[in-house]
Amino acid sequence: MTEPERSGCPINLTLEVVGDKWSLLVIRDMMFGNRRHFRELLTKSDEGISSNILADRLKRLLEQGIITREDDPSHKQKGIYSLTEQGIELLPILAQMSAWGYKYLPVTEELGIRARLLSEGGPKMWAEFMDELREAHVGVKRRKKTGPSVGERLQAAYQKVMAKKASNRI
Amino acid sequence: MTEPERSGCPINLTLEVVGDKWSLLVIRDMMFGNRRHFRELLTKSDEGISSNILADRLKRLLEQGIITREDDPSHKQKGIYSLTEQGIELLPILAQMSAWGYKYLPVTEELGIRARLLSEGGPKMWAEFMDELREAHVGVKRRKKTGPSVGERLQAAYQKVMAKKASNRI
DNA sequence: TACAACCAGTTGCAATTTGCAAGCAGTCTG
DNA sequence: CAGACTGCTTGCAAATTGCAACTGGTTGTA
Repeated sequence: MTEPERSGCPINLTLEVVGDKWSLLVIRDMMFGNRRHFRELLTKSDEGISSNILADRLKRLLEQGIITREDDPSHKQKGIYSLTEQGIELLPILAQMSAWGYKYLPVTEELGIRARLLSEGGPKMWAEFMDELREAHVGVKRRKKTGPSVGERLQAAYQKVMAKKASNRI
Repeated sequence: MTEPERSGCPINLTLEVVGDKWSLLVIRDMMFGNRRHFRELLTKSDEGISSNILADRLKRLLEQGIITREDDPSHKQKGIYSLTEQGIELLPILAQMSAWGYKYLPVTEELGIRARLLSEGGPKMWAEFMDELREAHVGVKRRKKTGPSVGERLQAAYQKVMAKKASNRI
């Protein structure tokens, strides 16, 4: 069950936990896409993860303490997945990956806009977003709430680009 | 040759380039361990990469423009691998992974010390280290050189912990 | 109360990727 | 000229991935 670690290097250990092609995408969707149910993660992902892989990754992330699962009171079969503090703190890794990909890889416009805002916002914006995630996932109330949240701002920017694209296509 | 991308999301694209269990470890060894030759990367890595995997990863990193390869003038068969600017800018991702692993995973003392220093040093220290890497890999001279370099400081801290461990074992 | 749609997964199987060990041709060293 | 060293390559078994179909249950609707 517990496979032996290759080394005690922090980078290696992190890679052993989230160093595959899907785990961080699942976490990304939970963070930026508000996906909390199995079906949402399965069908609303841009990359099209298959159900067995998703089930396996969720199980591993659960075992690692990166997410939790609880029953949805509104539906007996639904489970709600939440990020733990440990999971929320993966955000800086995702933010850095996002910035690097935005700079060097062929990112589409609509998916790049979030990367740009997040990069321009810097660690301060990340911290604010992590506070919002703590509120949504761990139930920790945050203090100051002035203006739209980071999540809302990212979403609004994405919608705006999508709307522009749609109008161009007509 | 060019496999189709799953999506134009920057995080996904980054994961398609370095989102496997070995690529970032190779880059880590080039950055923090001064490994520049095939054999060095093969034998001096804590995790024990096998030669076919290493050859494949180096090839892919070359194709992606993250590293370059040139002949070693001192030995006709030796190649020297260098990080490109694009490769050097992976450092913040490694630094964040290092910090996360240090915080949440069972990191050994001697391998954790670098993580701690790098985390405490923050983005400013990362930028300084990246400048040192630019000098060593891309040949860009850096300006101010006051005191020991970040690379030297990390190495010295590591040696110190190792020395302590050795003396304890006697 | 029947029925379709939806829920979280599981199962079977083929294709790909990984990991180990051995091997290889050329190069340098004593 | 022998032996060690160079950057890889090859063969093969084991593990992982990905697709598609399927399961057993729940929920909303007529």
